[in-house]
This record gives sequence, structure tokens and C-alpha cells, in this order.
Amino acid sequence: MGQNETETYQLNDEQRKAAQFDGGHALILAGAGTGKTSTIVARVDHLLSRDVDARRILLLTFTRRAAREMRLRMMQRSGESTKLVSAGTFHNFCLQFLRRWPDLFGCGALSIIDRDDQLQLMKLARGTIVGKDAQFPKSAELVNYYSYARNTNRTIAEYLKQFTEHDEETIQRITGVLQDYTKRKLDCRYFDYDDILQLFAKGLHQNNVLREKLKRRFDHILVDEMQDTNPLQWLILDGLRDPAKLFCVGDDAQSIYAFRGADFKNVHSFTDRVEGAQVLRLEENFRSYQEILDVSNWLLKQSPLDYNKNLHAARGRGDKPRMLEFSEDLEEADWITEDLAARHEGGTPWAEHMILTRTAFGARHVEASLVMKDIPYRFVGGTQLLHSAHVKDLLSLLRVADNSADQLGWMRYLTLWPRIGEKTAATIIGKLMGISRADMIESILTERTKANPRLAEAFAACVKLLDRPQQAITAAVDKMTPLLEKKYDDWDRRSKDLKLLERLAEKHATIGEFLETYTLDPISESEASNEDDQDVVTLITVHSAKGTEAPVCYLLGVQPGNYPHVRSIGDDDQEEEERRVLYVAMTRAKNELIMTGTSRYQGAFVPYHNRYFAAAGTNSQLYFLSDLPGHLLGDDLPFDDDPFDEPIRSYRD
DNA sequence: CTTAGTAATATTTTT
DNA sequence: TATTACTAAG
Repeated sequence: MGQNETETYQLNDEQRKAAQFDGGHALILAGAGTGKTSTIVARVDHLLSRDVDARRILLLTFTRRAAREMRLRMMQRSGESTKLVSAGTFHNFCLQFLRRWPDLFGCGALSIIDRDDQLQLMKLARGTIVGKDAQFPKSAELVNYYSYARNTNRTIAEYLKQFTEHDEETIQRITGVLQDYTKRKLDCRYFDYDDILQLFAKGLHQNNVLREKLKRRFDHILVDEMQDTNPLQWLILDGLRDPAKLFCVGDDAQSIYAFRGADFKNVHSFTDRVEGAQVLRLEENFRSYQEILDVSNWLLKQSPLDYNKNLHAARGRGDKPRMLEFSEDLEEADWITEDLAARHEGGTPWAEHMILTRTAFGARHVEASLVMKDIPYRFVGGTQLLHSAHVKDLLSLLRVADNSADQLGWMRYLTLWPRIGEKTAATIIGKLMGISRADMIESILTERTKANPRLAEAFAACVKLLDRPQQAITAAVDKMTPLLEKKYDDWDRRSKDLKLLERLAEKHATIGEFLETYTLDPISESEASNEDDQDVVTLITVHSAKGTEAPVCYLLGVQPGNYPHVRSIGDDDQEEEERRVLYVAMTRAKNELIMTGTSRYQGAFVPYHNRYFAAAGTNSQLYFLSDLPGHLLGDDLPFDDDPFDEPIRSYRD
């Protein structure tokens, strides 16, 4: 333990000071690429060398990917004992305790639902409470209200009054819908993402027995990406600290999750809130060459906010970032994949390249081009495997087998069968509610769906295989194939996904765990099929890319309309957040940063708050890079401006 | 009530 | 592009 310190793993002075900090609580302000992960890993190593019990260290990350990376790095540095460190996301950590002490938290068996299910449930609630009313907020907006209010620890009414323009009466009606939604959620034993955090925080703060138990479990709480924690998450940290010590690492210039309730205050007010806390800074960038940082620094300097960031490259100088402009996004996509192929031909592994995109939608041409050229890739944040219609069809059976109160699952499963529509299904579901014994459910199904004997058979088969997920899927596919074949005319293509599902299920102990894993950590089709492949290009949304890096980074769609994104225009805070998104994207690159964009911006119009918004570079205020000084970039000329029909003028003139 | 066919709808970011 | 929403006919 700890024997490697300073020999193999070199830290600079700032990092070492942070890793070995011996006071109380600490906030580490760490700029992009300043070695946040290394410092956290080194801190764990330091604690272990001081004989801190690994089981008493808690490491909270923002995503599962980050948690995985941390575990790997800790293992490499400090060995087997780090397996005992609790490392995971907030959601993961909280859920673990809800499961361990359900009685103390007051929750029984539950299924985690994703945003899709939330939306559907909200649609039902909205339908019964307000009926048809085009003026009334759509279900998607209602889900956002509900989630945002809870993540910022406000009541619904308080949030609506403060952040929306709705009148008193509308607020009343919205509250009514959300109440109905909550009731439906409980009826189905559903838990949405926010319930996990909220119930944990509530138990932690309102149940003294529970708080004492939880507080006594950890001595050190390490938090990654502190700038993206929200008030609800802060409540959790605040409840767990003392005597446990907080070690929070973050960078306000990389805060890009305000839409999820993330609050800078967790960083800016840290020392006010936590008595005696110390602030340490990491300012030397180990990731990128100075030229990449020059452009990034310039971007932040344009902001009216003072980020007080001026990253300095420890690696010195390299190539200037490039900016390429194309007239069509198909050309842009093809250029990138051709460049990739050429580099690979030249001996560079695929894995050294990352393509960053503002939106998953914006990457569709690149994805198509990668497929065309047979370049292996994984798309992090791309279309989710579990969201395609045929997969949902299949999973509906597994869901109801796992949780018989799952009404959305029943509705989907039942209506797949001939002669069963919404009404018939609703009647059957009504009969099923409140019954938990599988054999009784089976007999009701058999009784009510005589025309489709396989409906009940398939259910019975899956229930028997609850702890053999792979076999359960095989059985489900077997029984449902005739149905799905008829429903989809491109069944051949779709059935491949179900094979993929079988393979994924192998690694899981129960159906419940299988469903939960991929609900909390959605997986895209390309990720699922390339799971074991190491050498692949990474296509990734900027939001998912926070915390990662690659030697060569392509930044897709660097053009007006994307930075800031049109949907954020009009709200100053949102626009400013978009600048940070671009900053995060740029600072991922280690050696080369290649920005591409199209001049003909998205055809013509983009819907924006029910208006049409033309943004084709008419207003330079709307594009962060419109005033970017040319000397910061490499020599690529914008293609359209390249004058090929002009006589050359001597430089001596 | 169900179903087949057509129209519309929405594509920011995520645990 | 793909899925969901709606409408008219069975």
C-alpha cells in the first residue's frame, strides 16, 4: 500500500499537496486537464498508506464510466485493497443503502424507471387531470418541472412561482397533475432517478437512527465533478460529513449541468457552508499542448464572467488547432472519416481518436459514414439500445415478470397480442393489480386471454427464470417472435438486437438487476455490440465526454446554432453554460484539436419556442467563435473562401 | 373495441 | 428517421 508514491507516479507540488492534505474538509479547484483523477487516486493511496480502512472511503463520481475509470486507476496504483473502497455515482450509492435498509427508508421492492417511462406516466396523469388542452404544458415539460424542483430541493409550487410565468390557477392544475403522477408511480412501485436521491436524503436528514448509522460508515468522502452537483446532492454530502471529511474536486468553468439543477454555489459557497474548509488549486495542465489551451483560454476570456482561468501547458508547444469549414454536413462527415482512415493506415490505433458532438442528433451523418467505411466505433450517448421499439416490446415481458405492479409494462406487453387493445388491456390490468402471486396472475391471464394461450405461457416461463436472465430472454424471444415478425417489416435487422440483449444478460444475476443496470446506465447499440472491442474510435456527446481525453479530437458542428445551441438562446445563464460546453469540448484534446463545421447552417430554420428562428450567422453575438483571432489557428483555409481564380500577387508588392 | 393506414411530431445536454 | 398519435373503417 502506498509504496509507489512519488516513484512511479509523479505528482507536481500542487497535486501532492492536495493528495496528502491532512486538515479537515477541502475543496480542490482543478482546471481542465490538471490531473483531477490522478490526484484523487493519489489521495486514496495516501489515505491507505496512513492505515485508513479502505471500506471507510467513499468516492462519488458523476457517471458510471468515471467510477469504472477510478476503480481501474486505484487498482493499478494501490492494488487489491482498493476493491473495498465504495466508488460509484450518487444514484448508485444511495440505491445500495435503500436496498440494504428498506425498512429504515420506508421503501419496499421497486423498479427504476427511465425518462421514457416517466413521460408516459405523466401523459396518463395529464390526460386524466386536464384532458385535451393545447395551452397547458406538455408532459415533457411537466416531467422537467417535477425533476428540477426536486433536484433543487424546492416544493413544486415554490419552483413554479419562482421560475415560470404560469398564473396561480395553472400552477394549481400543474400541481394536481404532478400529484396524480406521484400516486401512479407509487401504485406501480416505480422509482424515478430523483426518488433515489430524495428518499435517501430525506432518511439521512429526518431519521436520527439512520443518520447515525450512515455517518458512522465513512471517514473520507471524495467527490469528483463537484461543480455539477445539485442542491439535493449537496444535502446528501452535508448530511454525511462530520466526522467524515469532504474532499471535493471541481472546476466552475466546466459546469454544464445547470439544466439538471447543478448549482455553482456548491463550489463558490463551499467555505461559507463548511466551517474551516480549505481551498487548494491545481493550475498546471498536463493534458494538452499550449496552442490548444490558448484557444480555450481565449474563449473563457470573452465571457462577461470572470472564471479566473488561464491554463498553462506543462507539455509545452505543439500544433495549432485547426478549423475546417464545409458547405454540406455530409462533406464534413466524410472528411472526418477519411482523415481517420488515413491516420489508421499510418499506424495510429483507432482508439486514439475521439469525435465530439454537441447533440446526438448532430452526429448522424458521421455515424453513417463510419458504418460505410467500416470503421469500428462506439457512440457514447447515441441512440439507446433499450429505447428501440422492438427491445421495449421484449423487455415489457421481463418487466412484468420482475414487478407485477408495473402497469406500463403490462400495457405494452398485453397490447402486443392480437385482439387486445388499450381497453381490454386496461380491464385485465385492473384485475391484476394487488395480486403478487405469480401463479394467480398466470391463471387470470389464461382465463382472460383464451385466444392467446402463449401470452400467459410466456409470462409463466419468465417468472420461473427470474434468476437466469439470459434464459429468460431466450424464452421471451422464442414466444414473442411470431408477434414481432408481424409487427415489424424489417424484423431481420431488429432481431439482431435481441441476440445482443441475450449476450448482455449473461453477466447479470437476476432480471431485476439486468433491467436496473441498463436503466441507470443506458447503453447505445454501438456500445453493446463493440463491448469487448478495445481499439475503436469514440463518438461522444460533449456532456458525456467531461472527464475524458484523447490524443486526437474532432469537434463536430462548430458553427452558429450549436455553440450556443439555438435552444439556449435568449436565456443569459443558459447561453453562458453553452460557452463552457465548448470549453469542455476543446480541452479534451491532448495533441490535436480539429474543429469542423458547415457554413450553410442546418438548411434554414430551427423551431424555437414555437417561433422560427433564422440563425445563419446573421448576428455574430450568437456564435462564440465569430471573433476568434486567426493567429490562434493552424493554416487551414475555409474552403468556400479559397479564391482559386485570382492571379497571385507577389509578397514584395 | 381493435386495427390498419396516414399524419404529425420532435430531435440539447443525463443520472 | 422512427416512433407515436389520430382517424376511419371493420
